[in-house]
Amino acid sequence: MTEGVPQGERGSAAEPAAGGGRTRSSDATRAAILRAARNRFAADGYDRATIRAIAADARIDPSMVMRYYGSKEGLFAAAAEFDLRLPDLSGVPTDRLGEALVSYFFTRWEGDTTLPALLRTASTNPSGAERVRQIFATQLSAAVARMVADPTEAPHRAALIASQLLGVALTRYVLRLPPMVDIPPTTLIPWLAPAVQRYLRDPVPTPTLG
Amino acid sequence: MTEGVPQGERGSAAEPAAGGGRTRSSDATRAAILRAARNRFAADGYDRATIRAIAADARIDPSMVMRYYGSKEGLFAAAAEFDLRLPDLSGVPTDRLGEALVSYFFTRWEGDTTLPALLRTASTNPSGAERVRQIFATQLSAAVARMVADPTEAPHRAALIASQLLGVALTRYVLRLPPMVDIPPTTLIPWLAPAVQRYLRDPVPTPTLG
DNA sequence: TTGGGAAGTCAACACGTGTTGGCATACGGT
DNA sequence: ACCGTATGCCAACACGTGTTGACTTCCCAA
Repeated sequence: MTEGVPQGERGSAAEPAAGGGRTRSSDATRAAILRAARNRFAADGYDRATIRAIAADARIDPSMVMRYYGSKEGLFAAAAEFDLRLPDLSGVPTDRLGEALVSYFFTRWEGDTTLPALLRTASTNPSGAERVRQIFATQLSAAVARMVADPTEAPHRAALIASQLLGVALTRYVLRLPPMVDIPPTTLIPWLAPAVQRYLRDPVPTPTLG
Repeated sequence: MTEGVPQGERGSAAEPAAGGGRTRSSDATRAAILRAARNRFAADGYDRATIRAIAADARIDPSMVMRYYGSKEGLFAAAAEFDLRLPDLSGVPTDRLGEALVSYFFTRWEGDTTLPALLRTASTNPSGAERVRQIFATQLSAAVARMVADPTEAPHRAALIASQLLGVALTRYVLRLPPMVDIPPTTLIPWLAPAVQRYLRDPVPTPTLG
């Protein structure tokens, strides 16, 4: 599942020579395919992003995609391989963690199409959804555990944070709701930060009756 | 676009007699198709939901779907035709609007698959996304305008509310993040209500520098 | 100079899709 | 009893998909 390479032992011992001629190096082609795949998956989602289109963007034959990544699923697995790259927020005062998280969210994702790509795919493709759940559990939930008072509550609180932040990603990057698209991050941050801050640090409220 | 019926003038003047035999009434079939379509679109999204599968669910031939709804797009248009059915909240004290909105959200959508259907489709299909934008503008934004102090700010504030509420819909109904799925609405409501309340009624915060 | 292997191309396959038109069947008014 | 018509089914179409295998071209090491 991780190693989907049928042939071509990576790295041919000699220097790649950064081909500018007719045949480029294997790694350059792989990278070109990956870049095209990320863009197409981001723009169209898993089903509508065709291997032919991706190959055309990478100026390569569709069969090369198969040779390098085995299958469309394998290509997606490679394209959606990503880190939230959550920074170390241990130096941030606890009452400003929400703001730090929200403003990091925008610096990380404005201009990067990987998140919408993942969201578009996960909405339709079961293995895409599973991937989101993994990222949530291993990355966000783990990071949140370091910011909350009681680590037991981390998944719970991380889910609430995800609901707000993925909601922003959905409305701003995927659905492109006009108001959400037009508001600049600097305006959005002070709106969103208190919500995230509360999910992070406020005491658990008492459930409503009935 | 709205009237996609090729033939069969709705309503045959006589009573339909609720056919239990071999041929059911036209309206019953239409309804069966629509119900199956909603479920399939909800479960699979626009692309993966095939007309053949929908027809099979409705125990009908695929060609009937075409006759009644013209095309797959037409079928989706009919299936995604929905009201948020936002209630009149004019009797609710202004400091409890957030809670009212959030608890209504759950009573409206728990057990109804139309929202995830729309979200799944809108993530991939441009006309699905357009539909969401319409619903946002004509229904949510309009309702929010009646709840805020300055109606000028309604789209702005409605977008923030949408980001939180659609984020919940996404994580709970579409991605099915385990913690989000497990938490009961009665616990979720007091978590989410303050955020929505703030988006609704709090003064506009000052943007962050830089 | 020559051979091996990697990089890339081409044409085709098997399949599933939306969509279409023709054909059978049962209903309801006369 | 009859016939028009609505209801439904069947077979097929044109097309786009992921995927495969054989073929050509180029580079690099003996």
